[in-house]
Amino acid sequence: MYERKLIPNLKCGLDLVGEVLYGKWKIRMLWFIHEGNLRPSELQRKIPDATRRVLNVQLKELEDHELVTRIIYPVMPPKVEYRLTDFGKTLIPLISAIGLWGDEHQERLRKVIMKQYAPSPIDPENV
Amino acid sequence: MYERKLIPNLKCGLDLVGEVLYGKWKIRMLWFIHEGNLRPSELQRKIPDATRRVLNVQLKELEDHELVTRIIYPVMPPKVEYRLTDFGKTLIPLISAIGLWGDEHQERLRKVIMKQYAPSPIDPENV
DNA sequence: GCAATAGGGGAGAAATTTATCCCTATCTGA
DNA sequence: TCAGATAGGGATAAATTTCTCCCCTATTGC
Repeated sequence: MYERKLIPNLKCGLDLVGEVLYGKWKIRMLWFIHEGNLRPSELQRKIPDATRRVLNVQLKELEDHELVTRIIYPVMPPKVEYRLTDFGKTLIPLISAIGLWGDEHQERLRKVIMKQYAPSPIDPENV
Repeated sequence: MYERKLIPNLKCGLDLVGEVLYGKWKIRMLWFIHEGNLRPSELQRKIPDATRRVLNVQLKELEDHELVTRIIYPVMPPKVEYRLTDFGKTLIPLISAIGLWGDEHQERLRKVIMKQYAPSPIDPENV
């Protein structure tokens, strides 16, 4: 496993939040778990762009940070569920607000984000 | 400059927000600008852990994403100010809420984050 | 026996992000 | 004249994150 070489600074609230939520899929996983997609395979289906591996890694971190719990059912084939802890649940209103902001400003965001990938006035499919 | 090879997916609000706020110092810079630290040198003093370079790079991205504007005063020595755009200002309540959550749960967050760096029961300063 | 399903993990490569180092320009003050 | 402040950029290295590939467990169905 990768081991960090630089220790993060944790001066203010924003620094702390960054440490636990900075990860490409973490916020989305918390959200999907909140919505009831508890099993790893469900999360994967919800987030097909991420590989199984990263999701596992990030779920492990969320667990270490006490935002979710991992429940293992001793059955075969294996069944596992991730659930938000009470602590994790306190994040939901924030995530919800962030998502709403993104939805509200969807068009504008899409426009400014796509600017940087712009240089394709001609659709390659049509060439 | 680095050019991305993979195009991001922008399916939902959270994806979009991620694209514009994902960057180690972006949220903090928006916050400090909001607090009135408008000049690059002020921001640097506020965020001494980041190098001048990254701050410049990330400010440029915030500008491209229309969250801040760059105002250049044609004086010497140079003077530049970054200000939140109206669009950028709509993020402030969210950032504020995130920061507050972090502050409220400070102790717990610090504890769970430090677990991973734990193996130093002895303070190196005292050896 | 073999494939599929369900959940994981390690090694190493690739992508991405940050950090380091060095350079430009002008003005002020010692 | 030289140091320092102010703002910024390019090249390259290092750190970090994510992806790819391959492997393991055990059961059910064919």
